[in-house]
Amino acid sequence: MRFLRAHAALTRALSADLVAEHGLTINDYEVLLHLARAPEKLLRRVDLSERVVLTASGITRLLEGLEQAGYVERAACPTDRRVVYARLTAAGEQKLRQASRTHLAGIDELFTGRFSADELATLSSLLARLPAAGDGDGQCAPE
Amino acid sequence: MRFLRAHAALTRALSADLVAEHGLTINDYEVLLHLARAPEKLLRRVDLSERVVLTASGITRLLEGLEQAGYVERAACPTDRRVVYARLTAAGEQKLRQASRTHLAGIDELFTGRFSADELATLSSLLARLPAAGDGDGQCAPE
DNA sequence: GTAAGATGTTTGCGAACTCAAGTATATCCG
DNA sequence: CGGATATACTTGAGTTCGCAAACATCTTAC
Repeated sequence: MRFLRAHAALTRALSADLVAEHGLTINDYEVLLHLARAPEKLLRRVDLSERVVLTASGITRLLEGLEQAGYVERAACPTDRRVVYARLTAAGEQKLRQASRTHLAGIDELFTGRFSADELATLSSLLARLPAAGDGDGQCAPE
Repeated sequence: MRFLRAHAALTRALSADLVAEHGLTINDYEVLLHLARAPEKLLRRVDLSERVVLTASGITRLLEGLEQAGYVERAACPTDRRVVYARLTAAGEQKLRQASRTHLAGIDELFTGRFSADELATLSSLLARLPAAGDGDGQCAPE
């Protein structure tokens, strides 16, 4: 119940920081982050949308922005011509590194810093049970 | 970290249920709920905005909708002519009761049902430390 | 009492999303 | 093969919200 409120406030605060200092939404940031972690630094839009909890169309529009900024680029999939990969560019990688400093600091201040290591572990394991995983790898051939 | 995702998914799911069955946003619902709990069933917009974690303008627009639907009505404050109270109507109260069934069921399914009473208590106390309280009472004279 | 500032609310504009519909491919089944 | 269905993505319309600016009203200080 108060859960909703807590999160809404956190998110907004973190996002505001990122926007102010780097011009990135929290969702932009997360997308860059997922791309950076993905093999070959590319992901299908569908997979991206699952991980960031956004609609397909939401991803399209979000990527529009990141593409214009030059942080990601489009790439075709050799085995399925329907898919349009999003690939992290060098510029995007650098941007992510810069932004991560701000973001991690923010997280620490608002979140991590308020709990002990034990509490964090507890919290994390409890939250992990909620319906919001983030699996799938996003290789080209879905088979 | 995964925290963000967890919540985003939860919120959307709960909100979707409410919208589908009662035409209420999760924010609409929360506003009605806070009004129902307030003495005299009325609150200033400012206070409302704090509790729901929305901007003043957000509240104005949200209330527009609830007013048109007849769930809340405007009321003047006798001691400060700047404030415009939002007061829960009988219709609003009834709507809230109906919606709460759906909503509580949803909460239970997605949230409460996944934890034991102990875990819930732990979780709640941890989350309570985050910057998102909800105090203030909202009487007319701020003094 | 009056100018200066604080507070409560609304409004114009724009950003970020969702939903529904449309297009292009893939896949499956007869 | 050929049509039905499913999947990946894009687009148009509409909603919800924040920010900044505009008002109106209180409050404070001189």
